[in-house]
Amino acid sequence: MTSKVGVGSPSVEEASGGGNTRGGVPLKKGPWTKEEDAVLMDYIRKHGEGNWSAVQKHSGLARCGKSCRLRWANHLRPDLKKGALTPEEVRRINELHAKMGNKWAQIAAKLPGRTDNEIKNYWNTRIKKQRRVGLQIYPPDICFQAFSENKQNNELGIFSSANSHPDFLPINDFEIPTVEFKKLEPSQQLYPWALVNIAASSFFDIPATSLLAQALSSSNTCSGLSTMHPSKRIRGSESWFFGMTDNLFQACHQYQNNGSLFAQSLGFSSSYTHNLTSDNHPSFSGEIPGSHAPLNGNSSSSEPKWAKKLELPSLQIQMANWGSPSPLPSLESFDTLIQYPPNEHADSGSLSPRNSGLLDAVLYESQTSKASKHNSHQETSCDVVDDSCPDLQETQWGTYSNPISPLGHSAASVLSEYTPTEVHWMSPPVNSDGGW
DNA sequence: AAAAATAGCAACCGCTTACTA
DNA sequence: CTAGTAAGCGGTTGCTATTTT
Repeated sequence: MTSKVGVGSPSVEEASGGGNTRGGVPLKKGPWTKEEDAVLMDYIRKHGEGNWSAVQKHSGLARCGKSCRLRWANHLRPDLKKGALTPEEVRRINELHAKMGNKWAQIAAKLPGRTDNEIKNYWNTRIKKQRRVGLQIYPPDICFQAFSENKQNNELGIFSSANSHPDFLPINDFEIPTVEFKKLEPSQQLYPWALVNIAASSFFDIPATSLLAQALSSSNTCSGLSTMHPSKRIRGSESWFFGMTDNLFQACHQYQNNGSLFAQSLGFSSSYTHNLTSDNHPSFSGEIPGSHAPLNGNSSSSEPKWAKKLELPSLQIQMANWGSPSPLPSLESFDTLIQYPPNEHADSGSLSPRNSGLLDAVLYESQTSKASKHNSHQETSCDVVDDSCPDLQETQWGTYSNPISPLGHSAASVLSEYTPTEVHWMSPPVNSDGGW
């Protein structure tokens, strides 16, 4: 960064952009100069950290306390580790992010010498990069580890955001899938979650598989979401989507009592979904997904369960708003959005699992497995997937069909229901046990 | 070589939470 | 209990450097 101005230079006023002042002297904004750094360091050496408003008042800096704190925390602290992140740190970030989501401060606390801002910047940059090339964000081992831990936590009534985090699963540059439900009879209704998955993927560049995983990993997701506390605001253009999904949400209720079959309809194996739906949430009375507040037998069903702050990854927060009422377009409006790709897109030559998410992955797997059954799967293990081995990452898509992978069954199973020109969604299950 | 695109980073903004009077 | 204030946090923006066209 260039040092354009010194402390109290005329440019201070220029940089301030007006507004905030300190005793009539406009507070400076923009890059810090070496002089300012020196003043701040000197002040902190003498008076110690903290009391940032006092720093602003007494240090002579034309900077707000907030800015001083940030500068100190991110650049001047003596214990800061400079330089690029080490592979071990990257691995740790992967792991922690899989577990915590965007809790940058918490992640940074576990990485000595690194700041939340640094990690956040690294992650956002990386996400962007990974998305662009259509790679999964987390290495598969971390995916599965986090997923497994979350599953265990669910069983123990502990919430973890990992399996439902938007970055948890493969990332794709998600083109809006065009699915035309030519043969969708009135009785062959689409499962609302499928619509939600597809829609959300399309509109927010969120991988459908993430939403799918969320729906499936918390088998009572529908109901839980409907009672989510609207403590997090909806910002900007997202709000219309949540409104729109509200109708979907209501429609979802008709299926919420049998997540297992619903999951099967989306291609998850019965054994896996059994674990999710029966083992994890046998009585639908564990807890609201995403909430730290248990909904155990001691709790009254009518009592609000929001004693504790929800700490959800952004997507969960977003989805948590689905329950709030708002005007929205009807379900039918999705028909125009969700159209099956034209034949040229279904062409095996152009299909790649990297390009458009689960459905394409499904098609891709179908076609490749049919076309080249003799080809044995190359499964390469690569503990930390980084940019240096994009081909390996692409190859690893194949590992998602591994039976032990939480998503492994999805592709293969969906295939059996899926043909390139038609979408055959299973009819809504006859609800018998109300266990979802 | 110049222009455009992209990456990386620093800092700001607005919100929430904790604390205090 | 309430209002005001400070601090912390996460998302976003804007700038510079680098790479690509």
